[in-house]
Amino acid sequence: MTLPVTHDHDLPDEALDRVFHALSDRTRRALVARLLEGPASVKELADPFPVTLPAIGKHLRVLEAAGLMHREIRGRTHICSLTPEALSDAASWLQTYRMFWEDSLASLAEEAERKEGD
Amino acid sequence: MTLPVTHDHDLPDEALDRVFHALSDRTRRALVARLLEGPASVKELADPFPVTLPAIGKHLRVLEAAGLMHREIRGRTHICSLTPEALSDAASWLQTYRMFWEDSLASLAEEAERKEGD
DNA sequence: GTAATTGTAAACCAATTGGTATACTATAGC
DNA sequence: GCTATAGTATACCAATTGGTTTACAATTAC
Repeated sequence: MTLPVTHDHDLPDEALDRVFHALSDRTRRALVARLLEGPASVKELADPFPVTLPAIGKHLRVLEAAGLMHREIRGRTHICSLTPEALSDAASWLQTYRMFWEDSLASLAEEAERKEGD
Repeated sequence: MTLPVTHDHDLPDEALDRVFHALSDRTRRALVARLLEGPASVKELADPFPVTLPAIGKHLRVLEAAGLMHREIRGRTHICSLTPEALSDAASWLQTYRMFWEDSLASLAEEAERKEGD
């Protein structure tokens, strides 16, 4: 069993910039959340949002440039799908801090429990 | 043992906006990385960067507003420290997608291995 | 007290952002 | 062929961004 679950092609700053920036907009996060349920056309993606189609088109290009999404053009419709690698990169970066915050949160919890015991 | 390792105070969109935006700048990520090694003054934090002190001051305020950092003012120096909760929130959001990308990456790995076997 | 140090505040700048409206291209349906 | 549909391109807008410089406040050192 040598599944490369942690792929550590070291992520250049620019890529990480793009991924975190892409995720910093709630509309784009919602688009990602929608795509998690399966591929969809631009129109389908745009429908639930109170913004125009060109606006969604821009968001999708941002997600695409960040490597979070890709599209397959079939006729006049563009079928959008999630791409796993980029999200994984962001998670990898945050992973670095996991030990720190787990320790910190554990301390906080301990302290809270101690106080509750009073 | 009931350590609340996964604290799921549901993160409002605004908070997540701020966290991801804060992390979307490489200078701010570097500041976070530095703070991981321990608390530091604004001056100490600014020194390695080729930008002015006010610029770093702004970055620190962005990190602070995102809840990633806090400061203790002692005399004329501000001692900055990492705050674990906000980073954890971002990680939680990404965690939602973990199953997706692990499955996807596993498929890719499988396919690669199969091809290598040819 | 005077000077150096630590940091913020304010004003400014060019570039980017998220949005719009309009115009356009290309495919699909009748 | 005509019309509706799916989507992009372009031009524009107000707001935000990351940076600067200059000025200022407050603490520390001598």
